[in-house]
Amino acid sequence: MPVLARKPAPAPVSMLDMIRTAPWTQALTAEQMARVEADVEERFVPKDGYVCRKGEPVGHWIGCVDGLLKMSSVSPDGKTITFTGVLGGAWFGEGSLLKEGPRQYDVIALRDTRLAFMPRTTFHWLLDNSIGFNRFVMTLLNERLSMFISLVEYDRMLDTNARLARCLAALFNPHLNPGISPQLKISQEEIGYLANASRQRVNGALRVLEEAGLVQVRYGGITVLDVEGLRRFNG
DNA sequence: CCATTAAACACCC
DNA sequence: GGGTGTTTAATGG
Repeated sequence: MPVLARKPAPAPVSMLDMIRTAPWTQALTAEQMARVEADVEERFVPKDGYVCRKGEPVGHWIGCVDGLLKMSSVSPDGKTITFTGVLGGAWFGEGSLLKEGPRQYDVIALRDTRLAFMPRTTFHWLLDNSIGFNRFVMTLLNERLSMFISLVEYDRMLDTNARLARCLAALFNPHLNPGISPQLKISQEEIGYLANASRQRVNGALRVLEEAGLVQVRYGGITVLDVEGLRRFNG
């Protein structure tokens, strides 16, 4: 059998479906929607591939149609620092589009991932013409701000279990990852990449969080029982 | 010291 | 074959 054969993924979500059900398109007019659908371009990034890199010019607002991404950066001594994860249905990069200058972080696919690329000009045209879109972007930026405040906080308190809890809480934040369901198929290794922890440390932390009644651990995935509890978890 | 981790291995989906 | 639990040896604050 051919070694390079790749499973013809049953394409559970089409890019257009993903756009049409996205929260930010609900307030758009038919004309605005038509331009969005005409301008957005689908791309595929294989596991371990770069979606975009730190230092590159920012040309697009990017949506994750299907897959899993991590936003990260590499410290001077070569250590990877992950900021957050991006699941199917989520959009990112609005902050980079709203200011001048190159992108400040890497985005890497943890699985084979399909993406939607919206050109910078379309993004700014929506900002100029849709109040609903402005409200959406404002809310998104505010959620990111609160997430990064939380990141600084947990970085200072240095408790791996709490760090993992917040990482999961961010992943299950419906503003940052819309349409997320309480059950998520994600391996403990993938969680480790997102939380900067080893596989067995993730396993240990998940046991603690399960003990606290916040999550349920299953084979190949987790079920989140209490997102707010995860965000507040401490020790 | 203590916590963490990579590597290796054995199970279980 | 991939995900998971566990042990062991190495690492680093």
